Amino acid sequence: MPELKEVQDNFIHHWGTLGNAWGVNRTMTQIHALLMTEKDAMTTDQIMERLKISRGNAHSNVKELVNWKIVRQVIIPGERKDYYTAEKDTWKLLCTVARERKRREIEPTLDAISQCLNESADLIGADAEEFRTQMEELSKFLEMGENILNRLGRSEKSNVLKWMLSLM
Amino acid sequence: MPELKEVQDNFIHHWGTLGNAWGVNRTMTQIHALLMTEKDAMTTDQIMERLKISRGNAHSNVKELVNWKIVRQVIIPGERKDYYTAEKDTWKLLCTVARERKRREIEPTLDAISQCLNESADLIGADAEEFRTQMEELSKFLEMGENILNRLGRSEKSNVLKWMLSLM
DNA sequence: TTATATTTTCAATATATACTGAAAATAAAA
DNA sequence: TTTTATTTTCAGTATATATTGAAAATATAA
Repeated sequence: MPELKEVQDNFIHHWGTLGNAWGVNRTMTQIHALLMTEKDAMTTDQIMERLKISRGNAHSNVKELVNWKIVRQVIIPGERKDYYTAEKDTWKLLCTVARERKRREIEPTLDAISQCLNESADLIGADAEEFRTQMEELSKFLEMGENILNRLGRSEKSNVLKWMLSLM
Repeated sequence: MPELKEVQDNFIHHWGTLGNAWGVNRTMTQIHALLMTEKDAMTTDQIMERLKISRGNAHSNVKELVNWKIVRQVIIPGERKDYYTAEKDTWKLLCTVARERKRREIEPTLDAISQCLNESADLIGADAEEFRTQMEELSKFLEMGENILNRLGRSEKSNVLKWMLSLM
């Protein structure tokens, strides 16, 4: 029978691969997987030791996770070192990631599309027409996505579950 | 007033950046942006010329887009070269990407989590307990996501729009 | 069949990204 | 204050990923 550590390593590995496929640094996702499945908050040294990574690497990725608001610093009275722990509620994790991605990527893209629409507004010809149609369609679509993410982010988990059930 | 080409270049650039943030090769996303906003299907040579990229690069990324089922080959009678065009319906694009990502990334991750649950089933102690709880929560969550994606992928656009409106 | 057009492959190379480790900065204790 | 612990930075390096371009393979026409 495998030790807990080994099973956890397996999870960390797969979670890292998943994050990687979605454009997230592998180490960052692995630290997240570790903190998410670890009962207690951990120090940078413990993370370094456990994942066999350097201090700089551990440090910058923990900070990035904190930026993304899916890991938070925990103050432990009497301890000098900083401790970190991850959000364990999967629903909150999804909301946070959705909100951050919207802010960082969807909104700038919508701005760009909006600019493309403006700049192509007066161009004539079938090509320009086609281009504008596509921009409009994309714009409507992304705005709807934004809207839904906003609503989801503000909703309670239980309400969303109910709503999902209604869909099925 | 800018030329259509310039506006389109702007869009291609931003779409590339967005794709990059989501773990997709920049060239691949740019070819997609080009084909999506271009009225007619294009040859590899036209894509190379337009995006100033090499034949090998254009070739492999077009093939990858075809693999992802968001670009398709178009046969033009009397023409020897292969022509390619992108799905212009944003809804279908989303469904296709969601389906592919589910198949390629979510399913393997679910398998891994399932394995973690099995392997940790008999481990005792608070740590193991915590770990299992987390695995179960993640598993339930991803399965629900899968379920929703399946339903969305099978639904008609108009139905989904209605359903989204009901949410708002 | 041979000649020509087109696609595909892939070794070499370039580029982007991630990581290390040690030094500098900062914070806390003595 | 000085000493020690801890965090942060970042130049140098390593690694992963993307790209080129030319040669090989394949398909079509003559």
